[in-house]
Amino acid sequence: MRYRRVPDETVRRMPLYLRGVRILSEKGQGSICSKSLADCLGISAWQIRKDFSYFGDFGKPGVGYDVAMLESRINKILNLGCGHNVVLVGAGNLGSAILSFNGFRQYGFNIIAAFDRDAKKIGKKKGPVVIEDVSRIARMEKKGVDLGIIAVPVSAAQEIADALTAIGVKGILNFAPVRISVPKKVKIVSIDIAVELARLPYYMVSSQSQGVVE
Amino acid sequence: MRYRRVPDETVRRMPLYLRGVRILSEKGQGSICSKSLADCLGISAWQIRKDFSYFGDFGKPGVGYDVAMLESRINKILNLGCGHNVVLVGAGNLGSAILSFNGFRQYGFNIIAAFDRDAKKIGKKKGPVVIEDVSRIARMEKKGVDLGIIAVPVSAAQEIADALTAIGVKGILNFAPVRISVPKKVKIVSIDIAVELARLPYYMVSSQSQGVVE
DNA sequence: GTATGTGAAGAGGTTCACAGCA
DNA sequence: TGCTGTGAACCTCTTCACATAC
Repeated sequence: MRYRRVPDETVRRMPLYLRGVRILSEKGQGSICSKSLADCLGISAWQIRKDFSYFGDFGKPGVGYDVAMLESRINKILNLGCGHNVVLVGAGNLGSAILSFNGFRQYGFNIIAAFDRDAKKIGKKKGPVVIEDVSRIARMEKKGVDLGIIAVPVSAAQEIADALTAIGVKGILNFAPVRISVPKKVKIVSIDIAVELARLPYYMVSSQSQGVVE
Repeated sequence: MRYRRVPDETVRRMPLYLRGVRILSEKGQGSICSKSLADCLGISAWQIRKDFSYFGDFGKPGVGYDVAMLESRINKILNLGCGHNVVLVGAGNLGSAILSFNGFRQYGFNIIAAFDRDAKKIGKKKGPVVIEDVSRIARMEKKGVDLGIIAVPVSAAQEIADALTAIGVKGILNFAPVRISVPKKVKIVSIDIAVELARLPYYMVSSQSQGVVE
């Protein structure tokens, strides 16, 4: 095992492996091989072994991977498991859905506060929290908030990103369809739902998949 | 301009360019250069010109791109603009948010029906449609449905994907955190919100970004 | 025999440098 | 001069083949 930079694509796949390990774990398997994880996720077995190899030895040749060990190892690599406090900004349709979503818990995320600008929403309980006014984001500074989720309209996204950065958030999951600028130390992952949907029709026309022919 | 396969990454970025063109268009610019689009989206100008080059000549050297032409050109490449009928399955928190979301319209998508398994939801109007029982998906067969959105729990996702495939859907946007299998002619784009959030903590620990050192 | 871990080869994508046109 | 379009160089990531360990 030599020094080696971990590809971004590998980091992107690691949480997926965690998902797969848990699916196979629930089926009662104590040990799995790269092939079964590959089948479960639709990723090649080579790819999985290569990805794991960036972080050291995970399995036993001829046997496979111990499920419990694999899960805790990936959790540690991804810096999950210890638990992370998350705040959400924007309690509209999408924000409300996120507050009611319990899929974050299995990765150790706790949404500890939610904010909105709309006075009509302030004070209402949604999911695990009561909606507060956005002006109160600054009060979260000493609460150990690691991550923020932006689910506000485009026009407010940058301002909210600035407010989240100010309270020391290290990562932002952004649903607003706009580029937001933050200091380099803050990592942004953006999900633009409409843009994702918008690339599907391209593949409906087979001739286009080969581009231009002179 | 020679024959050339269009990279998947290019296709992924094309809808983003459309988003950028519209932002700049609203600012009243009739003509834009690759640099201004690059600044707007956080992508390099070279990358943009290269991506466009796969589809032929878009702009005028020394001048830039005509905004209206660029928009209609990208629309045509992506097979958007002509309008696509979409059905949504799963009217829970996320599904409801999607039904209330109007960001799809600017890409020419119309959600023409929504389905759920929960009897309590059937018959209720949400956004532009009335929720129907999932058993009625089959009736959409001759309605010209191009795309489907899956917002159901993991346990139902594959079954719904099969039902959508059966009515002739050509593409699926899947929010269920599970791999689903469909015929090759059906294109799937998956968004796993928890998995996206789960890779953020990795970047909070700077030492990990270099992997293992022997 | 079976499955991992990894150097090397091969694809795929990005960046560069510059030719060509307005 | 300014900006596009593109071959070539460069880099990253994926796939392969096989040595190694159980």
